[in-house]
Amino acid sequence: MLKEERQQIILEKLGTDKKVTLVDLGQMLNVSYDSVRRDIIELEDRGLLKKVHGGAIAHSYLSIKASKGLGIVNTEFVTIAKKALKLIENHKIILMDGGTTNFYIAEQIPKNMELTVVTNNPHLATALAEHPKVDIILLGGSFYKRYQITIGSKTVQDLEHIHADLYFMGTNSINPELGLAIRHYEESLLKQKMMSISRKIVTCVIEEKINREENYKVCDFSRLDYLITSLHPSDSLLAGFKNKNVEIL
Amino acid sequence: MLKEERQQIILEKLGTDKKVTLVDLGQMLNVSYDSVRRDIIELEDRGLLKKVHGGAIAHSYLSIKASKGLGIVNTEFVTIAKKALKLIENHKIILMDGGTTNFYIAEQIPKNMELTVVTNNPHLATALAEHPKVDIILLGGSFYKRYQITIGSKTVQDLEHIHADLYFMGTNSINPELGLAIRHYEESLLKQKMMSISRKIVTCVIEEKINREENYKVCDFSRLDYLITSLHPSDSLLAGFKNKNVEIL
DNA sequence: AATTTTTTTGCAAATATTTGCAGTATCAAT
DNA sequence: ATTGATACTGCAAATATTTGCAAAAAAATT
Repeated sequence: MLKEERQQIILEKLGTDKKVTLVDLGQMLNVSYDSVRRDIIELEDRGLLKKVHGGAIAHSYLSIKASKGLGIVNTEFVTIAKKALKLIENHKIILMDGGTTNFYIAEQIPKNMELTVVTNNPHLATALAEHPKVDIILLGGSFYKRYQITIGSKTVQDLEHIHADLYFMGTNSINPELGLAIRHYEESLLKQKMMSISRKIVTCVIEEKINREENYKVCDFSRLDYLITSLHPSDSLLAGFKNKNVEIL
Repeated sequence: MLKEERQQIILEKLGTDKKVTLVDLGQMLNVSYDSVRRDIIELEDRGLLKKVHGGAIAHSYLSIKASKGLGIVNTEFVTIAKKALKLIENHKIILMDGGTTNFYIAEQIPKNMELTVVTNNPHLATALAEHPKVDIILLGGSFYKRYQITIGSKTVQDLEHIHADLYFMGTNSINPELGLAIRHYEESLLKQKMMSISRKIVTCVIEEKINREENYKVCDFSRLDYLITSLHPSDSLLAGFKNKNVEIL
């Protein structure tokens, strides 16, 4: 069996199941665990999926685009996007970085809204190309293939002369004590810069990211202005996040 | 058995199976492994399939862009890309702007090449994500939806500190008297900046753009270092482009 | 028809890629 | 803290690729 064939099958399976485990794939494809693992790494480097412990999950942008056509909707995203859109007002400057949730929200912005969206995520830029009244500023820099965003000092520098009204910050984890943290050092610095040039900061997280821990801290929880989840604000999972400075939506 | 006959069979098998292995083909066609491999190489040169380690896969199988963008593989692009790749050397800094031709060339860069590619075309950046050894610098700026590139003074400014070895300049028209010209004013200024920071300039044009006229001049023809078309350099269509400064490939 | 030229083919040595394994490190869940 | 599962590293074997070369086949020329 050809390597490319295998990888194609992995992507197809991922398309239907949304997640795969390395052990299953190894048995299914009749190759060693290691080969599958190496395939997954390659595919992740191309930005086609996201590697997780024990397997892989469908990659953000691609799967959203694909699932849209199939009529499959993730209700968690829908709930979050609805709440998020309430914060977006005409003629504002919106800053959005990478991440599935932000991508989904951007797609849900009404077509007649007049906005400027600043982003380091090329996929988000092309998705917003269908919004005629949205001006898009794409931040330059080194293109980080895994997360499909631009990062680095150039990206930080690009932000120097921008002042945003609202920053939609993506995050990998949010935790009452440890704050917000992600997996990539350089990106955490970029997020800090993005925070510093934004009037208000909002982060939208899906349930599984709540109370997780990641390596590189971006900021304390109290630094946020809004927290959006798919849960009701009074949900017990959010109990630790009560803070007079942060509005939970 | 004739070579053409064999190749026809290979394509048919590829049409049904979407993939073939060299060993299978060798047995099936009763010729040596080497002959089959040479067939595969020829077919790849004609853009009819994609060669991979151990065999070949149908072209559309891999590339989504082929189905949405370029449609059926255009041999003109294949010819141009082959010539273009001769100019690309390891460890060089390549500057590429928008346009279908550049996109196609980028996709054809060998997977093991070590390069830095600077571009204002996000699609090109994501396409190059499949090249593990290619560093990608994405230029920031205003995202121009129609051409799906970044333009504007920010993009020009980003180029200030970059010096490229080779600039693949896309163009809408090339004309012996009028030079190279495109349809968008701001973009023409950007191209002039790109020229100024590049050691060598090459433009790759498909036949239909030769001798056309467009509104915004980028530069004189003699400003180029190389001109690449799908035609033979001595073709009569290129008669007006004889110039001792410009090498026609 | 014979001869030259060109193309095609198969082979072998050198090089490169892919794969599975074993040992070790790390993770995550009790 | 322990433990079973998962991940990473380096290595060696198997497999593929590239290149140049010479024999064979086909095409073109005399």
